[in-house]
Amino acid sequence: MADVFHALDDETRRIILDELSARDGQTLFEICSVLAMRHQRGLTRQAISQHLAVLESAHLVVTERRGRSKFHYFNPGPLAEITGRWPTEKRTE
Amino acid sequence: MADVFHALDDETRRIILDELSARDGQTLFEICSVLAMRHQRGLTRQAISQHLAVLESAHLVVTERRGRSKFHYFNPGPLAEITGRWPTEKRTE
DNA sequence: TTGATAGGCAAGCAGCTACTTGCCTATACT
DNA sequence: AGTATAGGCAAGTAGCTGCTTGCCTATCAA
Repeated sequence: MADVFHALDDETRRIILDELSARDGQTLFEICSVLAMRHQRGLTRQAISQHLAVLESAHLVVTERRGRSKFHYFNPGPLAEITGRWPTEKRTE
Repeated sequence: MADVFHALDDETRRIILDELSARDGQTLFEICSVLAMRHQRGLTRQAISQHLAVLESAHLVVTERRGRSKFHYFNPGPLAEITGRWPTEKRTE
């Protein structure tokens, strides 16, 4: 649960989730180019790989390996845990 | 928006939100004792004050000053922004 | 088999963060 | 006035984080 909050505390990782939820199954190099082209985030491939590892260990991203490629999928499951922790409406006292 | 995610990326701050959402209007010293007694978190008053400042700048906590006391209230508003950013259900492709 | 492509591992570094310690201000009580 | 209470400000420190650089492995195509 702490992993989920930590994974979300980074704008690059949030953008990655945006892009994956818009188009699932992207590969590392695709994500690199999308971040560079569409979001002016010229990061190293390793940097983005580490971000993906953080997202994956938080189970916000699930991967599937085929050949030499690794496809990344957005997994909204863990988001449910964090949205249910606090009331979203003002409590009636 | 980034402030909200950052504020939530700390277990002590999450516990403070838990306690405020359970009982609104607590003062700094009350929060200190609750954290120490109920959560075995023996932090300094200043440490907790800094946590409250982070929560307040993220607008997750709203304060009201009366005399020499400062009362803290849980404000669920910003949580709505973050829950709406990504789909909570698996996309139908 | 050779070379190009997709990705992984690990060390190093700068900047940030949580926490502490020490001192200061303001309100309330006697 | 004097004292206790509730809180604020600021500097210092240890540990973590994001990013880079350099090198290595595995798959595919010629």
